[in-house]
Amino acid sequence: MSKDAKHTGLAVEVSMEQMSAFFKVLSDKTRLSILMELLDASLCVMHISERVGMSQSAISHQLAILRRADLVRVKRNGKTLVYSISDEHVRLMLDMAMLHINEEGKQ
Amino acid sequence: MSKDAKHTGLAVEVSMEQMSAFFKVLSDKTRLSILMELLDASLCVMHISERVGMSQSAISHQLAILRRADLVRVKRNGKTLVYSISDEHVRLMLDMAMLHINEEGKQ
DNA sequence: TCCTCATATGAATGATTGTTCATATGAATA
DNA sequence: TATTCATATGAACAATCATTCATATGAGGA
Repeated sequence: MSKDAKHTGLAVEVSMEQMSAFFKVLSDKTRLSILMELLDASLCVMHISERVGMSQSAISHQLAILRRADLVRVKRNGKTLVYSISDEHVRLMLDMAMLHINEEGKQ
Repeated sequence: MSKDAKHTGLAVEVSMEQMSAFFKVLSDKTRLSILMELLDASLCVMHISERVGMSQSAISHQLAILRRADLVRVKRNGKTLVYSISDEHVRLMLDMAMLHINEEGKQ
């Protein structure tokens, strides 16, 4: 079962399954914190771990999920793996969410 | 702990808690199906239930969650309660997600 | 080549959440 | 006002998922 974006005229075919999976990735505080840090700068796992304030293991598990969802990319730099945001949709997505939350309850 | 959208220059202050809660609402297949139906037209609970193919109770539970998140609005019409999308962010959000999913794996 | 250090991964557990079933609520209309 | 019908709600259960702990992996530098 799938639905296209008839409203915007976009010729996009996407399943409900894929969409919920995508939003599920964005629905975790730890993963959001990671993304927020990566919006500012590319970082290695250790640094993300420090900034977000969670264990290396926890961060690594979550980065794997972000990778699978194509929200972050990895690049090796010497001994460390440097993670970065993979595309602009993420940024827009987060801003859109912030806008919505900010307007909740108004009017 | 909160973060503002320094990247877009938006003066929005939102907590990680609020953001994850928002995306969590969008991360369920049933709720997404409901929203998709409501993008086409305002509907009463019974009709949503029929179209989505789930029990009245299940739909009602999910509508309550969508209401609390300010994603849908209710209006009484005689004996029935008519639900509709509450604002344009939802539409944009869904389109953005579809775009991202559609571009996954490319390049 | 061997060791080391950064990162990944597997299993286990506690917490969260969606659905069902049963029932309550309450506005509309007869 | 009494009844009915649409919708909401509570409790219970199964399933999903994030974190921890322990350990594996494997590229880099000596």
